[in-house]
Amino acid sequence: MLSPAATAVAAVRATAGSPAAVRGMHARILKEGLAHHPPNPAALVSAYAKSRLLPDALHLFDETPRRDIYIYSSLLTAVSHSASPELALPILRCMLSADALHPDHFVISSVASVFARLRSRRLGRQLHAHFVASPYNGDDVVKSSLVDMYCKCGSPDDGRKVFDSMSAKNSVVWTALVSGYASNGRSEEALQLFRSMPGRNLFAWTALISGLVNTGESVGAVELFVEMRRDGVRIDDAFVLSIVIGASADLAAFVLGRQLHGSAMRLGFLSNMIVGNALIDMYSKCSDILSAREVFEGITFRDVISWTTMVVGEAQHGRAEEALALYDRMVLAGAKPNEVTFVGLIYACSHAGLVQKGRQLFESMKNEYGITPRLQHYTCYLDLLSRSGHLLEAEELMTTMPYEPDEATWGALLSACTKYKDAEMCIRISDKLLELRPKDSSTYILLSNVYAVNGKWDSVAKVRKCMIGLEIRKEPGYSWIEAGREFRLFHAGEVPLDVREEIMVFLEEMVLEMRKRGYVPDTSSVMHDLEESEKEHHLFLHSERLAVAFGLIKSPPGSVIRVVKNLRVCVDCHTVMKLISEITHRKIVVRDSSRFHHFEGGKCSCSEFWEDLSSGREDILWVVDDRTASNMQRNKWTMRGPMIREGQTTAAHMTGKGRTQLREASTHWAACGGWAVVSGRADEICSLTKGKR
DNA sequence: TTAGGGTTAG
Repeated sequence: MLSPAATAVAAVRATAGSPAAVRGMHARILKEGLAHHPPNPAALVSAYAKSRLLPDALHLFDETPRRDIYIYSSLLTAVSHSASPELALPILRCMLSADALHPDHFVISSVASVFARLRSRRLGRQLHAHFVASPYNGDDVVKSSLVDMYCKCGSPDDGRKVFDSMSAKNSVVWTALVSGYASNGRSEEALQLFRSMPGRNLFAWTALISGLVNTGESVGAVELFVEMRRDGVRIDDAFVLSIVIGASADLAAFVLGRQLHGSAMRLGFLSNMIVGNALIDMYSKCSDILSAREVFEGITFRDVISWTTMVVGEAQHGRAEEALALYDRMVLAGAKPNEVTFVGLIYACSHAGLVQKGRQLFESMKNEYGITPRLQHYTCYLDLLSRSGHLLEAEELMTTMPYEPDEATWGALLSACTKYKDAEMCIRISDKLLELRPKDSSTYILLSNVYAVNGKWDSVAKVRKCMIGLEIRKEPGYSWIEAGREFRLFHAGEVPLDVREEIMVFLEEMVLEMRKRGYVPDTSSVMHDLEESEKEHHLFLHSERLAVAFGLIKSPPGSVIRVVKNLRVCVDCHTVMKLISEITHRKIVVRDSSRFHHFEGGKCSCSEFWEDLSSGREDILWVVDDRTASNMQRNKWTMRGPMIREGQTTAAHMTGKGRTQLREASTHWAACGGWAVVSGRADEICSLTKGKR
């Protein structure tokens, strides 16, 4: 026979997860006079927390006169899972001083998860020291929470030491360490550990795949997912699906994304809200905004992320009216917008020139919703003002806002000065920015571009010199396209040998046809002091053109061409895409580093509200072979232009003799599937290595 | 009577 208190605890436990049931049970226990009778307070705190009623749990804790280790343990666990893990610190202080209780193994493991959430290695180490000196120092559950804590704080090696000290290791601690290596970018070790793990379950697969996606190894993550399916691992929950759908969004892998949509349907997870949200984002990032919308409309329960994902998607696709109409629906539906929603909304206004609406939203975010604007909001708003020609107002906002402007903020203002041909303001801001000696490499690219547009080649040289001195490198431009089951990656200036003939013939035909329609190359985005014909050649081989040409040659007639590019599209490519869509009667969608461009019948969805100098434009990558490199040294050719990531590829155009040979050699070498690295300063070539792509 | 691992938006 159970005691009345134990009966009450069992009843309380049974209510967990249902707010009404917990409250009812609390009332009943109060009536029976058992409210302060241990272990009821601890059980109620747990039940409240499991019903997502942390304030009620905290209130109950405050009301409880005699607090034992159980109620502390329950509350600390609740807080460690909540949105505010930092609340654990005062509770812990109270436990140690006011109630003079010693933390037991339950408390230590909960506190370890709090420090993991807070990413505080310093506090975590203190806790670890305390644990070692405590009577519980052999407890494996505490050890597994310490492994996780070290991994989340960026020290998987420390986690490994604790892991190795364990006598018996269960799947929880294996998973924690696999996840730790993977999410700290140590994929080799993660895989090795995973392969040696006994009894790999869905949790471990999910942890590994998630870690890889979070460190940018989406391709590897997808491969593992395929292996997992082949191994026949049962998918009992939606975690892994939403992660892999997210990976296909990152990769803009449309075919894969659609297959995953099918898998989600077959496995019965289509009604899962998180899977639905991931699908909306995937379709949007794969350039198919209409399918994104279809998934959105089919979702039964929508949270703020569902609404925001859709708003942001519409905004990035240049569909400002749809984004704003969604916002109205969202408010009517009673969903509360957050700071991300407003980023999307102001962005939408900015790219449609809706100054009044944007101003109103910026104010309502602060006044109606009490959201303090972040730098990102100021940048979006400033972008809106400056794009629409309110340059002085934008400059004033920049000086009065409570943040230091970053590269994106300067970029927004400088692009607008360029657009409105306010050279004086442009140079004034640039000179000021150069004086500040920015740390971010992209700021130097921005400055260089601005000076180049204004023909100030001496300042361009000065910026380039700064960059070389600081070993700042520019990211190389590339584009990719999905062709059947494979991806095809194109670098600027490099035409793969197997399709070279077809692509070159196609592009030359296009140029002839475009010229008939009045096309004149706009070389303003080639940021080097080159001859005009040389600049045109740079443009001709920009990576998105190669990718689009490849797509048009290889895809079935009438299908949509979807290309992804890592940098921004340049002015001339933008014009060319419009013309190609008109000439070939095909839809072309280009996702660049900031937004989507839908080209159809000679027009683009962005309505020309897109220009931005900040991300840097594409440059031709010069890759050279051994013979050319020694020629370069012998003839003392000098290199100019931006340099690419250290130790990988040095891109530049050449001056002096032999440019043509160099171009031939580089194209040849690239076509063989290799890459070459030239390392050295701008004025001297030091060494060369080469490798396979 | 209280503890440890994996999801979606900028």
